[in-house]
Amino acid sequence: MSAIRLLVLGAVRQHGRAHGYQVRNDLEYWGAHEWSNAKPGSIYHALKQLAKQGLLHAHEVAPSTVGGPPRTEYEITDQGTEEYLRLLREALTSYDQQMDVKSAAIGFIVDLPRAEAVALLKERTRGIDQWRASVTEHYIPEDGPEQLGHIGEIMNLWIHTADAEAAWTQGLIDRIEGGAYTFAGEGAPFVGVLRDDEENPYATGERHPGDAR
Amino acid sequence: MSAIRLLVLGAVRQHGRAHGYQVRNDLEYWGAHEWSNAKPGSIYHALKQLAKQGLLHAHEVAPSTVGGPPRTEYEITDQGTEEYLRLLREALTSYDQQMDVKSAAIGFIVDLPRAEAVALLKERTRGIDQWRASVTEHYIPEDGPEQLGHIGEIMNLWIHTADAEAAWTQGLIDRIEGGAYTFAGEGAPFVGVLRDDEENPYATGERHPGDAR
DNA sequence: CCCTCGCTAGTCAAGTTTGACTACTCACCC
DNA sequence: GGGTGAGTAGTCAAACTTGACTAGCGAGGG
Repeated sequence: MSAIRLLVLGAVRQHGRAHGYQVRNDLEYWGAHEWSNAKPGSIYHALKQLAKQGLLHAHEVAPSTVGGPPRTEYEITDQGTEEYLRLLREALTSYDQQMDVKSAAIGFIVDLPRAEAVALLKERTRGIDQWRASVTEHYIPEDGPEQLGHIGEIMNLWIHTADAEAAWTQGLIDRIEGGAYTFAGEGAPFVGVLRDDEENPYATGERHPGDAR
Repeated sequence: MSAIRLLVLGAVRQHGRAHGYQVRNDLEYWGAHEWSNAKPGSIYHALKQLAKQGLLHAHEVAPSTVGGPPRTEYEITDQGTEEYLRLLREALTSYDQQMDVKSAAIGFIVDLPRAEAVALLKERTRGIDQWRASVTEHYIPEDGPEQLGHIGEIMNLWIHTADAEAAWTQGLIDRIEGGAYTFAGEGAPFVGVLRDDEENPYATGERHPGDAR
């Protein structure tokens, strides 16, 4: 699962009605250009694709008010909202170890009711446990792990990663169950979009050491 | 950086001379179909691309001896070996959090001299530290982390992940410095390819719970 | 007044990835 | 003696991603 559809659907949904550049700007505001493959080309492509599939509705709009080419505004459809929630649930549940998907999922987690978020995360820990078990079972040859040589280190990495993620997931579950944050249906939501007149403090284009490429 | 070029170059190199299906089979033997995007199409595409770029040399070969379409055999060129080592070094050094690249890099790490492997991994830990520092610095607003709301959990995830990886990397460094495994120039290397007449114990096509998709 | 710079908004070609599909042979069963 | 199932080897179109490019407007300097 690629993160871009989730990100774009989520961005359009939060905005209510947005054109490509706004989505692009929101994603940059969230730092998504650093931890996901949300490049301009991908964003515009995703918007068109989602519109073609009926998940977004495209309004043809007159030339921009502030210079630049004419722009298309998008709104999420009912079908799109469904797909958005489906993607979000899947991203939270499944252990697929891609940073961008996980980050996006956390960013949107408060769009779900608190109880469901917790349930999905618990499901996630179960998935991690299963994966861990299947790795240790499946890849240890009968004649002892020494047969694997340095290849055993790959297994070791997986186990290590799985454990770290299980621990982190459990911590998040605890915090959410402890009452942290504001979830769907609990009053004024946290809003993470830029208004039209607001400058983007993170849109510096500056890179940090170790950024994913 | 995508893992596929590294995997394909490494596979061809270990084989000496290999056709696409052999590479595909080796990768499956290594479990790469489960933790990387090494699907048939990608493998054949990579082979052609690498050949076009002079990193592999393509031998046109007569129709297969055992049925199936005619096959092309590939050998790695000097340039290809250089690129292979460059990719391997980069994969070991840079903290780019993609499982497939990391796993591939560990699989091939013994192609480097022991001292260099350690040096690269130490460089990696430095990179992780820097990334960690830049995350904590850059994303904590002046008015306290509470302003971030649940978005702070994304940062938390990154920190957690970075710490886990630093710990794992340090463990690996310790084991290598402690004399584990057999590196380049230290005698009979560990061989991870299938001979032509050998069956592949992992080519069952069976999936495990939690597999990355 | 003109020229460049930066911002807005988006397009495009080239490259990559995906998943389904083809075509051929051999072994085996009935 | 024919069918069929498994294995061998690879192709292909469609989708996606990437990075570079375009084109219009306003601000500011000289």
